[in-house]
Amino acid sequence: MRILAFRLSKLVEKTKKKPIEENSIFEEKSFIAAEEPVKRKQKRMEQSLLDLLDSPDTSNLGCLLNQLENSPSSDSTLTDLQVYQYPSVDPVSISKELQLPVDPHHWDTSHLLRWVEWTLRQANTDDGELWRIREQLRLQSINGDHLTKWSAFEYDRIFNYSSEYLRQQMTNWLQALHTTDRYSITEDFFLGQAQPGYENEYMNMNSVYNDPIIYQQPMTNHNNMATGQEDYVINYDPSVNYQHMSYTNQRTPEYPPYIWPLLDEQNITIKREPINSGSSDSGESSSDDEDDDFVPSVIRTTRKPTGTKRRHPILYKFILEHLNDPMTSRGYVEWVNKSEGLFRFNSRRKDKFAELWSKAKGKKQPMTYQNMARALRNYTRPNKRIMERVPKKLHYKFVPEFIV
DNA sequence: AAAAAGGGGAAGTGGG
DNA sequence: TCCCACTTCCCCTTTT
Repeated sequence: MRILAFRLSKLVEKTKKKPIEENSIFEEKSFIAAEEPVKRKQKRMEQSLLDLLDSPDTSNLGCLLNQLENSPSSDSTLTDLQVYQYPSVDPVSISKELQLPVDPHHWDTSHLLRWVEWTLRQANTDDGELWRIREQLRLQSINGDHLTKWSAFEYDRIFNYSSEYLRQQMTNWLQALHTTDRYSITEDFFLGQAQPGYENEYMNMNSVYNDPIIYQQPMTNHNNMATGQEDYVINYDPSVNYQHMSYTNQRTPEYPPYIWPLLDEQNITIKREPINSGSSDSGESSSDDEDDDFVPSVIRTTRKPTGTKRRHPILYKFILEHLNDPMTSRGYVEWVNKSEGLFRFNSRRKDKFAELWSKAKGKKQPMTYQNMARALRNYTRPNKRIMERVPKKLHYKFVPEFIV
């Protein structure tokens, strides 16, 4: 999925530069109307690429990529989709090569520039884009510490089309650091904190990733969805309609407790298994699994659906769940100021979030942000008093009683 | 100036 | 049958 992400982001970059070709793989998508302004076409194309990425049904893309992987360069209309692999990250050797502290928390702007340029050059990013990013970083005096704490929102804002890739590479870097034998790194290069203290680095972060407990599987155990191999087993009771289950922030204890600021739910593969059945069974119905991406991971827990059951998902609670759990938020919503109840939607992903919501409600038709926003506006009505109006785009605010 | 987002009335929907 | 919590549609206003 991450490879897909990168390939697509490269495609998006290309569409920025050259006019849309007749022969492109998007030809059959009817969204390119002849009279549409070019800029708008590109926007829509970009959005549809984001959608493709998030789509629970990646068969379109999967087919394309399978073709490419099995018979490279056989189809001339698909030449844009070259097979990119995320370069593997070895912080120790890269930091030596680039003369950077191995810990990104210690990077100043020039260190950061060096890393960004090097990383993007690895990805064949063109000079124009590099120049733009360089200026952005300099103007806003951004350092490595920022990059370790930023959410997808901030990455999007600064890096635009390269954000997804850079964020992933930073995650990989930090992850590699985390699994590196600390004794093989000199003190100069590494924070070298004692095991429990290391967590404190991330506890006071002013971002959506400020949750003290985030569970993530180790990088080395990542398996490809396509291979059918999965890592962690989450108990799943097939007799339960999870759609109507209470959402909960309860986390599954069998996940190793990693403290990690940058993470992407897409990295996590989940296996369903009936409760009380010890053995994992490979003969699962595949149709059942296709919706996996759309079931918030918060409800895929071992908790049995007993006790307080909510029959229908409630919009503001659904939002709160996402706000409070970066595992599921995936850059759709984030707190701007949690103590004030202020939060915002990601403008590039707001419709996707609305779609997630409609999925949680069990609707067949995906919802638009506009419709969801209408529902949100109802919350500000005097007889509701769940939210207050905020005179800023994509921003909303819970009244104090509703901040969890 | 144009596009994106905000806003809200009003009618509709589906479960309880 | 009514109520609730949206959902859909539509059209106007404000912001960027």
